[in-house]
Amino acid sequence: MGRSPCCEKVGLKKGPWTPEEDQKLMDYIEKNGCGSWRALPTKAGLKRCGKSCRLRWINYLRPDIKRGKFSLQEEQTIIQLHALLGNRWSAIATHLANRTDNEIKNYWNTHLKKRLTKMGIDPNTHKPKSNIFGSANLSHMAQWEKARLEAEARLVRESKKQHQQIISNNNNNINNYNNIHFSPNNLTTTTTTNVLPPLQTKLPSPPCLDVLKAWQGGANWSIMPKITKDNFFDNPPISTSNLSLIMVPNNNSITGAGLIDNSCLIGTENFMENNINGISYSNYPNLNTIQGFTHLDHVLGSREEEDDNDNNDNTYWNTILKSCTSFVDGSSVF
DNA sequence: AACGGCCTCAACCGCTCGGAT
DNA sequence: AATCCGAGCGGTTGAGGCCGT
Repeated sequence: MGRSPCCEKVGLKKGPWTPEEDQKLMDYIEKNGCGSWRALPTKAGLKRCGKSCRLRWINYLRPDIKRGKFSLQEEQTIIQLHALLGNRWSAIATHLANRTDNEIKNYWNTHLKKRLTKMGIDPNTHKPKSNIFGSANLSHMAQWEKARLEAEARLVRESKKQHQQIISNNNNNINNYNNIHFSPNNLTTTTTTNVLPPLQTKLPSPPCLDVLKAWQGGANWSIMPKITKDNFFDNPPISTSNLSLIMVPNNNSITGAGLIDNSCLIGTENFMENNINGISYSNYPNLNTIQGFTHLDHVLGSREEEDDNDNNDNTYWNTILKSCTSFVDGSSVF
């Protein structure tokens, strides 16, 4: 059982890379592309393990890497994202163009962490050391972002499967390509199968579920007054971004929450149940439904237990929405 | 100039995850 | 189901540079 370390072989070099090694690696990737890192060193004539080659390429040699000083905007983005995501450097790096996770991690540890500490802000919690106000704000946003990341990961996996299926079914699917409908206007139509585009055609991108963009772009935060089978999918909330947040009252309390964009719905477990207010999701085969907000479920659950006052429910959610808005307008961190 | 402590960041290590067999 | 393997992630290390004395 277990696996041997990739650098166990005697004779493999470790430590700093020489310019000659860099050139060999770049030449090889330029000709053959990256991938199959384990086999790459032998083919490229390098006495390095594949892992070392991969890191060298990703963190240093890749041509699209942005190097040099971090801008103020980048610093602010890192701090805000760290407040949301914690030490998830790769997730943070996806929001900073051409910066590597390693670079961001190093910059956080050597600069930003210290700066926040000097400012009297706990770099782990992002709260002022003597003031806990605002913790709910970040906590809730972190839940949304966590759900988004979980959902995106699922969508990427689905997308990969789709691509593989596309390749294998390419010839059979050409005639069906135009039957794909991802528009919310088509949510009520029925399509018999998941129809896939031909290989030569531009593939559909996974739906964008970027909560951060939604906040920064001014998402439409909606509380559905009364959800019925007739009014929900036929009149989905309109948003300036691709994303809308939906709160679902049921029997005088909020029993679910969800995010919806053009083609995808993420919701709490009880939001996703087939029988809320009589909605049957099986009637909407083109809608990707994802259970994402498992953590928010706990929040909703605890609310119902400790408070059965309708007005307080509204106040509670209004507070959350205001917190999100104030975060967009001006972060409490700065 | 020499020394020692501190800082930076490229690179490594250990681990997890997902796909293939 | 068990195992192997490639890839990726986050934490840590240590060589080299910087700076104060």
